[in-house]
Amino acid sequence: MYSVAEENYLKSLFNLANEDDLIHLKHIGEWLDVKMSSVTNMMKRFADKGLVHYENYKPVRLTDRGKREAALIVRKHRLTEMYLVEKMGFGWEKVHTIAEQIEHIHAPDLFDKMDEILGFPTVDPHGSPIPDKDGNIMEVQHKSLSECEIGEKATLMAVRQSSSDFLNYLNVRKLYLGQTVEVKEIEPFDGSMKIIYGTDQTEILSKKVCDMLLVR
Amino acid sequence: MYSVAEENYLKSLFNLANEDDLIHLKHIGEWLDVKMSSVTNMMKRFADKGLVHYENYKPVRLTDRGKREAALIVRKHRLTEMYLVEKMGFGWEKVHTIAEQIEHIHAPDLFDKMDEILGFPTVDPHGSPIPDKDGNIMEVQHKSLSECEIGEKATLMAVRQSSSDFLNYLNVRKLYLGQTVEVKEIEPFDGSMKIIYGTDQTEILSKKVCDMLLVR
DNA sequence: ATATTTTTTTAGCCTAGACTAAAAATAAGT
DNA sequence: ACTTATTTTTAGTCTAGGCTAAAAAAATAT
Ligand SMILES: [Mn+2]
Ligand SMILES: [Mn+2]
Ligand SMILES: [Mn+2]
Ligand SMILES: [Mn+2]
Repeated sequence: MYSVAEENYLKSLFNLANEDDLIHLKHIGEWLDVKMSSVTNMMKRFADKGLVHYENYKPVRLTDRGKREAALIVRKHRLTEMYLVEKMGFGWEKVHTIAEQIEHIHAPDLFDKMDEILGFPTVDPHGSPIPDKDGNIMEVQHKSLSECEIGEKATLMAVRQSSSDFLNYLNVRKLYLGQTVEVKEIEPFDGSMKIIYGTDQTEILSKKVCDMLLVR
Repeated sequence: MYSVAEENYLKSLFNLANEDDLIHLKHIGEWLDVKMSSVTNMMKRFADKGLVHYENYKPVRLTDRGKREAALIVRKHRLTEMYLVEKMGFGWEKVHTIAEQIEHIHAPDLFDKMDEILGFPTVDPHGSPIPDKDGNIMEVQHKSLSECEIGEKATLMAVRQSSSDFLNYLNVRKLYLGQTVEVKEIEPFDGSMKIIYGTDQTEILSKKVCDMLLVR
């Protein structure tokens, strides 16, 4: 059984791991908004508990066990988000902060019930995959809208950020998951895109926004 | 904002207060399963925060503010129990332990939504009143089944305990809230009662059980 | 009234998990 | 290669909230 602090560290490791699975301690501190010394301290304890591979002055890497434990917390987070949106009527921009808390509830029954009531969903409201009960993740590799070319049609599959600021930005423009958009223009200078979608709706999206939108 | 520990202490004070609102520190320690010295320590901090009236060697008493804060946590607990039973299909014997955790979630939106979805219930699945958003409680004074006399008909309104052991005992005998029972016999020696209810169902209930059943 | 038991407080210690400040190691720039 | 900047570690401190053991007060019994 892990403490809330430990679970949040685990989740940050999960979210920060890159292709080669390495995580720089600096980034953990930024992500969790704690000082580096606190991170070092926790990583040493994680190493003792067999949750990470750790050597002095080296970036850290989750063990298989650490990866599984992290994924199980992410599972609770994402099931909760899905439940809040689908069964309680919350907007997708509201649910992340609530799920940040509920993910720490120790009650397998509760999450099994959510899963069942939802019909065993595979993605959360932001398009991220929900790990299964063993902590395995069905990764789907989406490209971002900014990689699309002029004339290309793309369907929104997921968002890279679930900050309410960003989701509200999308809400205002009716850019929901499942929406298909067509790239009309790409401004070479700043990489911004003009897109058209729905009933003749047109928007100009900054490169930053396009990077955050994952499409198929 | 209170910590989980503080909230659990607040709730224990709420639950332990007797007619004159006084609470002996001994009982807090037993209720929360912590040592007396820890209780003393916390009560001094509560006094500083204006949550209790406290004098050395005297039983403690919640301030108005303390009473309100406690009631608001109880509100979250009981709304959660009701939600789990009514909207997620949990048995009334399962929900207390889950609610013990969810009561500590800081998300007014979540509990407002539960309240709304449930249609603003006034009692929880165990018949206890749900405090309103200002922390006011609609106390209904029930008598216990053991106070009834032979021939009397009484309807189960609430239970004094929500331990799963006790609730399972009631489940086995189909003794649910709303059930009307008739007292057939009272054994003078040990106060046990023979009751009849439903379709000719007969049970003999010990004094202890009868004390825990609140009726109208 | 005195002795005994129970309750409460005090004092001191411990762990988790933060922090700051300084030292050490690594990475980047010239 | 040497200098500078960045990252990481170490050492020491702090608070919350537990604990034990001993002292003191209050309650109960004789
Ligand atoms: Mn999220
Ligand atoms: Mn969290
Ligand atoms: Mn309860
Ligand atoms: Mn609790």
